Amino acid sequence: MFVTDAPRLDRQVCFALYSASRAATAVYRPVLEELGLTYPQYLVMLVLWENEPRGVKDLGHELGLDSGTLSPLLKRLEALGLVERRRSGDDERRVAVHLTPAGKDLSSKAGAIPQRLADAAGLTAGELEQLRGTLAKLTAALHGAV
Amino acid sequence: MFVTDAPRLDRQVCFALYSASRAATAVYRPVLEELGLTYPQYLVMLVLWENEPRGVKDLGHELGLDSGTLSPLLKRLEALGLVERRRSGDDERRVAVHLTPAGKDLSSKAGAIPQRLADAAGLTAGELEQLRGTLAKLTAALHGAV
DNA sequence: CACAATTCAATTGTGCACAACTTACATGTG
DNA sequence: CACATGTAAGTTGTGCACAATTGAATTGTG
Repeated sequence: MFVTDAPRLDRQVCFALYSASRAATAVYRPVLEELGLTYPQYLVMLVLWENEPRGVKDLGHELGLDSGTLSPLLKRLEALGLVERRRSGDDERRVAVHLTPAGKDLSSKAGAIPQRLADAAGLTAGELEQLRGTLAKLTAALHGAV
Repeated sequence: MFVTDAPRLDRQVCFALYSASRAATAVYRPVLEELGLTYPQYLVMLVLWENEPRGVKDLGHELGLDSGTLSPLLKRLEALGLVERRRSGDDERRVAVHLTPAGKDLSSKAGAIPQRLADAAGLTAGELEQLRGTLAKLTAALHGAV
């Protein structure tokens, strides 16, 4: 009777996490399409809007992504005319990712996005805040659990 | 001053969700590697262990995935010898996904996995339960928000 | 019955994630 | 200085996600 020892899908926090994450990016998708961005590209732009230029390694540290993901993504952002990659003068290994004027301009159009998502979430501000806290705690614990 | 109107990355629930989801599958990865499965493949197996055979559409409904994702994934599970796909007799459009004996056997090895994840999560059972509930509510709201 | 509309699965194409590897550059040590 | 060690970014290969399209089978309607 192999069925009984199988864990139930609907009992799993990880599946809930996986589903919620995909549902959230699905809500982002049409909104970000107006900006011509994917969700990971939007995250990179968020980091750069806070502070630029940034190295690829630095971006990777903020987002938890490696160069295998970021290199082609940044190449696409560069093709869109939103960023520029320049080899650093004092350390030729480093690539500094700069915002172009168009990249900076996009920031203002992106301002309303989080509110649109919050509206779609169907949770109160308090619930959202608590959720964010729990998720942050969970992520930290999971990273430590390797 | 484009910086001021940019939403802060660390304030975003969606990023917390995205990070937590990736961190969770990262913890699953080495555990599932012992079974030769990826996380989405494991999810498909979970559904089949509950009840089989299932059509591709049916699996997609349980997991929120479409045939574009499932068709190649199922082909890989079939190559691993865990499932078998058979065109249904009474409706030639449908493909019934059956477990092989090896696929059924794998269920017992998978039994201990959720506990190993729970241990890594660093949250109490109560917190996990509440998190799962909030995520389910969030996912449902986001799906309705299209 | 004919045929339009629908349904199921597969395919194609794009863009992540991530492991493993490569290349170029920098730095520390003898 | 020579050379081992380390580091930054890029490349390659695999496997999801997902949009859009295709092809085959079924169902609905006149």
